[in-house]
Amino acid sequence: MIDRKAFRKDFEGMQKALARRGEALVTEGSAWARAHALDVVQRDVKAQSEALQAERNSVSKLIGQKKKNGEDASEELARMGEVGKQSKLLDAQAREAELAFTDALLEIPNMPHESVPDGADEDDNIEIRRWGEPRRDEVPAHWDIGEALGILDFEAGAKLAGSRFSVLRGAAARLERGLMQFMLDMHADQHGYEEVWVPAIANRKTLTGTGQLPKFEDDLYALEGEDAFLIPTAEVPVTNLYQDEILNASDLPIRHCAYTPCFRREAGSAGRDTRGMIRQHQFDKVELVQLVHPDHALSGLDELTGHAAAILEALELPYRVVNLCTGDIGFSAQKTFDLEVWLPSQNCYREISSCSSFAQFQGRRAGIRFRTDGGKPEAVATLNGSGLAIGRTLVAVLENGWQLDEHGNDSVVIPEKLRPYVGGLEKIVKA
RNA sequence: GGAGAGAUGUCUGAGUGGCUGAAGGAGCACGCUUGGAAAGCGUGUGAACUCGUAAGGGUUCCGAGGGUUCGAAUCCCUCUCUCUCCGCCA
Repeated sequence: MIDRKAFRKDFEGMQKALARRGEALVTEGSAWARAHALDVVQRDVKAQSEALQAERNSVSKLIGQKKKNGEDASEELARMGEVGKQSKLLDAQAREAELAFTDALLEIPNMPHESVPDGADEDDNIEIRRWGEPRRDEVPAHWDIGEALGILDFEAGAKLAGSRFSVLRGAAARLERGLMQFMLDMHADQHGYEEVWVPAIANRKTLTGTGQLPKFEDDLYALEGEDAFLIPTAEVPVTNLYQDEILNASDLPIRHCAYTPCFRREAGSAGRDTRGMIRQHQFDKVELVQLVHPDHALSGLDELTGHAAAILEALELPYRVVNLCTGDIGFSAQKTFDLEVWLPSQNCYREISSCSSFAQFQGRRAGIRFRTDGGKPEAVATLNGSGLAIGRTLVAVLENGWQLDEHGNDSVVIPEKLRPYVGGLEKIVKA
């Protein structure tokens, strides 16, 4: 959520920043414009209501005193009957106004940081650096490799659940599990993240805290008969671990890594990546989450991005880092670096991790605050990033490690550092 | 799923209609004391919104929502969650 005081004080500045995401966000009818109009109304009604309540409170006190002293309070009582009714009415109005105002605020996206490049979509993202030497030879798509080796079964996934689900068999299943352990170990043991294991279901408040709701309900799987949803990312439960808490400044930074399955309806992605494991309704991911002092949001983001990249380097997978442009960063993000891994079959880099700073946007929504000594509580800054998406990592391992042996048989060489996690397996061959 | 008990501030815990934003204790901060620390003593210590340049003021908040009342932490209703017992179950 945007800072409501800043919204008043620096209206022009914020509007300018927001417009960098797209003019439509600040024009008439936008949540921004709505909030602007409602703010004045909201405060006005509140002031009226509070004045009346103040009167009611003081006279009520007087009545109490008079009664105690055995004096006659019938005059006050008569007057207060009316004031009480009035006050109740006004109070309802004030609450409604406040609610409408916060509803509008909740739909306003975060302001992009000035270091976020201008742009309309992913074509305007800016490459920051590359690592590794991409292989340029012909490599079959992972679904062909997987089927040739008998380890990826998309038909079974479709039969069991529908499109965009898959079944892993044998070495692929083992690889999925091994990757998860490998990533968690590295973050927990080398990068200083405390591992947590959290529910894969979250309620409405929790999803509002990180920004998925109220705007993106269609992207979530809702549970019937409950006001709860399957999580689209571990960011949601892990960040909200500290929902409505006031931390000590000395507690920061807080770093957590977590594995969870992730569930996404992919409502707006019809026709994209329909084959293979790139875009699934259910996928596994190891997530990194940090709660930091607002002054350290961007330095923390650099560091966190490095932690995610370290996994790719350990797996010898070529990648690049991309600074997302204003048109491509997510709703809650202040700034985002994507890690894109080389997929030789597609001859391009594909997103495998998205690392974002949210500044205090989520901290304000979720009520995650910290206090320095006796000072006023202040919203924490939050960061998170995939470290990494496991399914996509599996795809990258299959394609980048693919080879044909002298007899023309497919096989996949497992990156050395991963081998201890898959029972010492060095090479996947057809079973 | 059935029966019962409960939900109060950072924690613990009192409070059954006005004097309660909330006793007592712990914790924390500051001061005194000390060579230093501990103990002891003293003082202070919730949040959100809002008015104000500020000093300072107002409103709301005792799980959530509604109701009764001039007035609700306290009475009534609904819901959520926690605990205990029973049932069921990985």
